[in-house]
Amino acid sequence: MARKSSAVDPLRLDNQICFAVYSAAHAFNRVYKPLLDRLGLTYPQYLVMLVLWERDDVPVKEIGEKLFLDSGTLTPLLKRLEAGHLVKRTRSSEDERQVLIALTPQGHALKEKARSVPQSILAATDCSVSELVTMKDEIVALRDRLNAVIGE
Amino acid sequence: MARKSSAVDPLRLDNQICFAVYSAAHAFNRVYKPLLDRLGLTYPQYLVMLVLWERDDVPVKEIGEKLFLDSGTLTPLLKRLEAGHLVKRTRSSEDERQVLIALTPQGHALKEKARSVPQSILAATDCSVSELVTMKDEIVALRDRLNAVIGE
DNA sequence: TCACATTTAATTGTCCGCAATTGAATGCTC
DNA sequence: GAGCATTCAATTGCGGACAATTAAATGTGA
Repeated sequence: MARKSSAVDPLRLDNQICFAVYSAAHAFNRVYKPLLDRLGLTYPQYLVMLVLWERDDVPVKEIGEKLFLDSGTLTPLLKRLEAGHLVKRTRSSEDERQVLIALTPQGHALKEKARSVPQSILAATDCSVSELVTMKDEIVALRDRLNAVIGE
Repeated sequence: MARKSSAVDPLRLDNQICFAVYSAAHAFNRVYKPLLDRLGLTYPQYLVMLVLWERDDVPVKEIGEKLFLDSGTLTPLLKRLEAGHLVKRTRSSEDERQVLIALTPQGHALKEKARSVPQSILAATDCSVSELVTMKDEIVALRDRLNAVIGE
């Protein structure tokens, strides 16, 4: 009788898509790090800046929804961005519960320095753009199914 | 003249595979959390246990290589597992620089309680096994290319 | 209008993740 | 075998991530 093949053992590390995703996220982080160091940003801070470069003057809540992060993560992160003079935090006058995040001139200007980042990342992946777009779409679909399960 | 299409703007959040991976990793974490709470483990702790269930009595270094984590992460994590009586940490007698991690009987026993986890995760992904295997292999290949760039 | 629920950020505490440093053990070279 | 580099784990410090709680502002219904 053959022992159970390791190729289908569901408890094996190598067989777990979650570990693949988890370790790929860390690998990306390590590739981004030297590029983002030049901008004075961490990766999560870079994500917040991407949101703001698309649309300025947004409440914390909206940033959280786009990045799937809560105020426990965002509040201190935004305070660090404010300390670095990249954003300004002001309470909304219409709804005093909200804090609106706006780019400073330096925050806006940083976008130009960031333009070369995606290109460098693309090179590091050693993939074609179309391959990456396909993978990205699959991963996003998977993520959305997982998030749907959580919400239920 | 049409303005630049957002579908190809490389600084758009939606177009970045890294954000897809990053947010998928968090989504996985949130799905795992209630399952792992029943085992008294966090996700990184669960990964360490997966390594040990495959092979016991391993040096910290080897765990780190398999999980792409360093001692700054593993040392405190392993101390918490030891405090939970799941592993024992002992300095190797052959090479006193190494700390060997061995499962306790409780650590071994926990494997049985963990067997149902991959099944639950599979259900949450709402994917076929073959789809997941394909995606996993693609993501691992991407991760390995990224790690190769870092090492260079 | 007054109680009550809801929304929103902020706070606190715990656990990762990693860079940088330290210190002990080992290996290597002359 | 003495000096020197390397290896390995531990430590420190900083920045996420998130659960749980708090507190203020807003909305709602009797």
